[in-house]
Parts: sequence; C-alpha cells; structure tokens
Amino acid sequence: MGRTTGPRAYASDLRVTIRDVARLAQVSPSTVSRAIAGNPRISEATRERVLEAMERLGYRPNAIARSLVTRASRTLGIVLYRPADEAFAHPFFAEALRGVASVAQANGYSLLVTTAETYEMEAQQCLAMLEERRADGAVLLASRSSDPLVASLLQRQHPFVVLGRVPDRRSVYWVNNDNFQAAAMVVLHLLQLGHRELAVVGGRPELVVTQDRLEGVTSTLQEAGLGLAPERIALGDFTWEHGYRETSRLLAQGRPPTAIVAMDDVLAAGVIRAARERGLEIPRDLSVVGFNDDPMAQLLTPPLTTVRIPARELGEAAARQLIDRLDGRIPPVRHVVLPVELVVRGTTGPPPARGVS
Amino acid sequence: MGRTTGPRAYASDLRVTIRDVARLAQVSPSTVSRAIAGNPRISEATRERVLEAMERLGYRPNAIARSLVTRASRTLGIVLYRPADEAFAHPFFAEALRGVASVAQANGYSLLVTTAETYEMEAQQCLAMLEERRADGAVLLASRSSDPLVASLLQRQHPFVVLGRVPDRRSVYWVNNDNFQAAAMVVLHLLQLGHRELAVVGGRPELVVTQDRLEGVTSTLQEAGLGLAPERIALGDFTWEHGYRETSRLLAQGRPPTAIVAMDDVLAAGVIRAARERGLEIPRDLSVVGFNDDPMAQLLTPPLTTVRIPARELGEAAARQLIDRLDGRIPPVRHVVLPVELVVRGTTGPPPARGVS
DNA sequence: GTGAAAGCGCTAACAA
DNA sequence: TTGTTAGCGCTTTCAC
Repeated sequence: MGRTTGPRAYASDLRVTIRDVARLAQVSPSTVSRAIAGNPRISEATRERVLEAMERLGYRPNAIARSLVTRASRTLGIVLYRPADEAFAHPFFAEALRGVASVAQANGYSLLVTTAETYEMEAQQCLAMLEERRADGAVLLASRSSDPLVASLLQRQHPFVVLGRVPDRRSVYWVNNDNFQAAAMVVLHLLQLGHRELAVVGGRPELVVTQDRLEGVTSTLQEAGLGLAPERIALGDFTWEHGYRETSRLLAQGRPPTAIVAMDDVLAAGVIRAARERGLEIPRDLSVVGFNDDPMAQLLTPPLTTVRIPARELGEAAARQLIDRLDGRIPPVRHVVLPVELVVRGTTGPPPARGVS
Repeated sequence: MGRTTGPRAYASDLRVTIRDVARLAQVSPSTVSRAIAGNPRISEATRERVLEAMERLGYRPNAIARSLVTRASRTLGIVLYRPADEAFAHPFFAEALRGVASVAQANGYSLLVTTAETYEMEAQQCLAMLEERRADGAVLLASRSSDPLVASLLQRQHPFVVLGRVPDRRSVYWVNNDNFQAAAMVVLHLLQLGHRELAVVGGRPELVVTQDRLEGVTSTLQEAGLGLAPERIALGDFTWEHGYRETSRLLAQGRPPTAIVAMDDVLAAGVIRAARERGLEIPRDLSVVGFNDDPMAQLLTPPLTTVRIPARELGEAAARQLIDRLDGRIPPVRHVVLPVELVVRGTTGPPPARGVS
C-alpha cells in the first residue's frame, strides 16, 4: 500500500526523490542537486555516477519543491481577456500566445493561462497568480487606455509586460505594432487611389488599439487637408454585426463614404456584406480595408485588402522582455514597436465617379 | 536590505507568510491554516481574528508551498500541438481552450499550457509537466489513431482526458463530437438535394477526426448504394492551399463531382476559390460543405454551409472529466459524445442538370 | 479548540 | 570536491 493523496492511486504515488538517487549513487542529496544544476564543483566521475542513477530510477526533479526554495516558479502568467460579445477565436490572440510560448519554452519557462470574462475578473486572476507565487511575471493582452490592473501591478512591483501600448506611463514595459502608422498607411493607400470620403468602423473605444488606429486615420486625413466628420466614425465592438449595422447607417447618409476603414477583418466582412445587400459592388462602388489579416481574409470575395499585424512576433518580443527582466538582464529598451505590412488585395480600388462637379 | 532572488527587488521580497498572520492574530500557524481551509474545528472568534489579520496584512497563501505538502498542484496541463503547416489560429483550439479554462477556474484549477511543433515535442513536454509535478493531469488535443503519448500516459498512470476519440483503447477517457454522424448528416443533406457525385477534401490522414469523417461519408454513400472512388478522396492537411489544389485536380477529371465535402472551413474556402477560378458558380455548378463553422464562414459569399462543432462544450466536458477524476469522483461515463449541428447556408443546392440522362 | 512538531522535496550556505 | 545543516511556507498528525 503506497501513500495516497486522493481515493485513487496515480503515478504520484511511486515518486522517486533526490534522496533515492543519492542513495543509489552513494552520494549526498546536495551532490545530486549539483549534478543536475551543472555545478562545476563536482568531479566528472561522481557526475557520471549520479546521472546514471537518475537514469536508472527514471528520476525527475520536483519542480514544486524547487520553486519553493528558489522562490521562483519559472512560470509566466497570461490573462486572455475576452468581453462576452467578441470572438476570442480571434487568430490574433492564439498567434500571440504561440509567440509567447515558444520563447518561454526556449528559456525554460512554463505558461500559466487564464481567461477572464470581465475586466474585474482579469485583474483579480492576474494578481492572484502572481501573489500566490504561481507565476513570476505576467504578459497582459489588449490594454485599455487607463487600466487599473496596470496600476495595481505597478504599485505592487510585479514584473509585467503589456502586449499593446500603454499611454502616459513611460515606466511600463510594452511591445506593440505601430497602429498609428498602420492606419496612416491605409489612409494613404486610399488617398492615392483618389478617395476623399472616408469612414471608420472600429472596435471597443476604451482600447488603446482603437484609439491609435483612429488617430492614425484622422491625423493623416488632416495632413491631406481633409477631415473626418463625427458621423463617419463608428466605434463599438469587434463583431461583424457591428460592421454590418454601422455600414448600413453610413451608406444611408446623404453623402455616403467611398471607402471604409474597418479596424478588424471580421468587421470588414460585415461591412462588405452590408454594402452588397444595398446593391453596391466592391471595390467599384466602395473600397474596404480590414486589419489583422485573418487566414480567411484572402479567401473572401474579393480577397480583402488588410494590414498584417505580426502577432506571433509581438508575443515573442513580449516574452523576451519579461524573461530578460526576470532573469536579471536589463532589456535594452522599455518599448518595442514592430512594423506592420499593408496587404493590398481586391477590396480597394479607385472611387466611383461622382455626379457632382 | 531585504532578501533578494535576483538582481532586482520585486514584490516577492516583501512577502507576508502564514507566520506573520499567526503572530498578528496571536495564534499558531496551524490555526491560521485551519481558518483558511474552513476547518470546522475552530471557534468563530479565532476565525474572525485570523481573517482580519489576513486582511490587514494582505496575506495570500503561497500556492507552491501548499502544493508541496498536499502533493497536488491543482493545475491542468494542456498541450496544444500544431504541425508547422497549419494555422493554429484555428478557432476550434481557442474555443476548446476557453471551455477547459472556464471549468478549471470554477473548480479552483489553473491551466498550464504548452505548444509543440512536433509530435515528439508534444509527448516530451506533456510527460515533463506531469512528472515534474507541475500539473496533476492533462488534456490532450487532436489525437492520432495510434498515439505513443497515449500509451506512455496510460503506462505511467497519469490521469488524462483526450479531446477527440481514441480508437481501440476502451480504458481511455475521451470526449468528442460524433464526427461519423456529422459527416453522415452532410452527405444526407447532399443526397437529398439530388447529388450523386461527391468528393471529399480532408486533412491529415493520421488524425482520428479525419478518419471518422471520411468513414461517415463513405458509409452513408454505401447505404445509399453509392460508392466513393479513391480518386475522389483527397486527404492532406488543413490549409486552404490543399483545398485549392485538390479541387483543381478533382474538377479536371472526366466526370467531376457535383458536390465537395471539405473537412474544414478553410479547406472549403480553398475549394470555392478553385471552383470559381474555373468559372463555376456556387452552388449552381458545385455544392460545397465545410466543417467547424468558423466565424468567417457565414461571411463568405455565398455564406458557407457547414457543421457547427461545439468546441467550447467539448473543452468543458474534457475538463470536467479530468477534474472529477483528480478530485476522486468517478465520472459517470468514460466517453462523452456531443452532438453537432448542420448549418445550411448558401453553398449547397441542387446539382446541375447533367447532359446524359 | 488549539499548539507543537514533523516533513513535503529540494537548494544553498557553511564546513570539512 | 563533498557532506551536513537548515530552511523555503505550508499542512497535518498528534497531544493537550
């Protein structure tokens, strides 16, 4: 009868510890520990003996015990927040997660992931992770412009990196793609094609990404001597229904836009559908641009012109920043900005000739 | 000068332990432990005093220390495998992950996630997680028909649940949607519309999901007295390029199919594109069905007829099974099968009238 | 109802 | 180069 934790016996019952290895190799536990850690203060002969004993017993160091004494879990916390109204399915998050995971793994870090449904839960779970010592640091996704979680983390001195820009707090580490510039590129492309009447369909207004993209659009238009009327700006959420609804509204206006910038591909798909239902042909009657380059974007008809965001690379950079700090290296910069790429496909073209003038 | 782990001082330095709480509350550490655990053998007065002390000090129990003594991490391991050629971005995985996460969280479990690029890495990471005691059990995604990892896990007696069917091993716990029946529904729908010439474009042949769906198609056709010629079966991977390529081939045949069953929406999108490039109109000249109901599927033109897989529910069920076992409850059944739903949209219709009688 | 003591499996001084 | 000792922060007998 072995020792049991619960009502059933699992692998956990037959665990071999560092003492077993020590006994077999005829050394002390600390010597085994040294052999594992690759400590140079150990003779080649004993090391071999220890390694062999480990092998024979199928020994695996208990990460929990190690964490307790080293006071580090070698684990990164990630909170994937999703408001109820959106498809978390969004490829961006999954890709970013993969990026974080690959760098973490390469550096011997594990990933503790939680998903939250509300901002409050997100904050609560993130702090719990850190303060219960399950994770050594955290990667935050999709930041709002004034995020209480960022404030808490800062105040309690937890190491963290934000994937997304954090305004007004220069001390916060973050990695981001340049959303301002991305939006500017889109507008420039549209201006070059001859468009003068733009509209914007965007996501949640409290997110920095939304704000940055919007500013990129307005600033670039301004520089070109054009404006963007408030009724041409439709923020809301990242669902296709929002894109659909707002486009119907935009197109019903006296002077409808000739091009719509949607802040996400799903939004853009909603825009296209609404336009088509009103009998418009794309891009002949209306140009549409998306964001994120969803795998499906190129498979829409016509294939969607969009902006490719380096999600995976952003995740990698975030993990690198965080791990550098945790391992006591000072990251060369606090803020990393990754370039984006405009992918021109079939949904953008010259505006229709106007009756007037 | 506080105690430091690394070169920088973090929150970890100013940790308050159970002893601090005990001191403030003027009780012993064991009493504090009892108060936290909700042990009934403690007076209401002391409990209050302890709770207040915890509050005042902002105390959080150290999960690592607790795990060490309880011999349980209260963590579920998840290995998200992705072959290099596929979009992990696939909403299915993300949704399944959310399902697992929500049930885990509700039961006080954390989620340790790793992503692997090869089957070998997947197996290695999963076993390491479990044997280093970072996780108490594992959820496996996307199983192959004969998976060495399943064998290892079984042999070493690690608790695990597979999300996807495991053939030939009745003792393995798994949850799955009925892929056989799903494919049968699709074929029936097509037969009802009048189709007799079907073809299948599928994913990786070693995956059980591929095999089950293929069998669902062939069996149903057989029951209807129809066959499926080998040249009408195109397995490969889950990329749109594969769908595109194989469709070009299928349509170039002497007697092209009038309907194509694609085992994934991305595949279906590739099919549609290839068909369209050959001048076919959908569904007039060719009917197409997908699988998984990607958020974008309804936004294709025409909107894609597809099969909705309850990814989130599958994740929830898997987590429930695993947690039941870990907590010493015996799950009522070893295998859970969840129903799917055929979503008929715009890419399926009657076959074109053939020249021959 | 409460406390003392032991120990989970490991690492890290400090000696030798 | 190696062993001894003392914890990491918690839970859990076992006394009282």
